Amino acid sequence: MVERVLRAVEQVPPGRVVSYGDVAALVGTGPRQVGTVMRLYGSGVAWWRVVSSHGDLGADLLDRARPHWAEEGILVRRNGLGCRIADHRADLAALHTAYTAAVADLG
DNA sequence: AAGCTGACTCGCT
DNA sequence: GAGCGAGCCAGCT
Repeated sequence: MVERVLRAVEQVPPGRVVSYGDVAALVGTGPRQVGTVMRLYGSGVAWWRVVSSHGDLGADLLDRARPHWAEEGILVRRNGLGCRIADHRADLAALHTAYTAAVADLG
């Protein structure tokens, strides 16, 4: 499960984001499980590309994500509480293809 | 093994 | 847009 989630997140290209629900649907689990994996093992991947379905994050994470977003050209919402997920959401079909290949490589 | 927790989401008000 | 309740299920105690 952990491996699956991490692989999925690794397929999100720079400058793009996905929601926890997107990753959950991709790997076949629930949104909260994605959150759990990210909390415990997310430090090794581009965790700032995974946001809530509204594009926001908790206050702590937000501060740490902002520099990355700025670097990748991900725009922040007017209220400053998250990114514009509607403008930056990764292509889910392409993501599925890349993910499938990545987990096949898993063994 | 049983219970609790939580980087979430959806529907309703 | 904000607040509330229910559903979700892997991981930790």
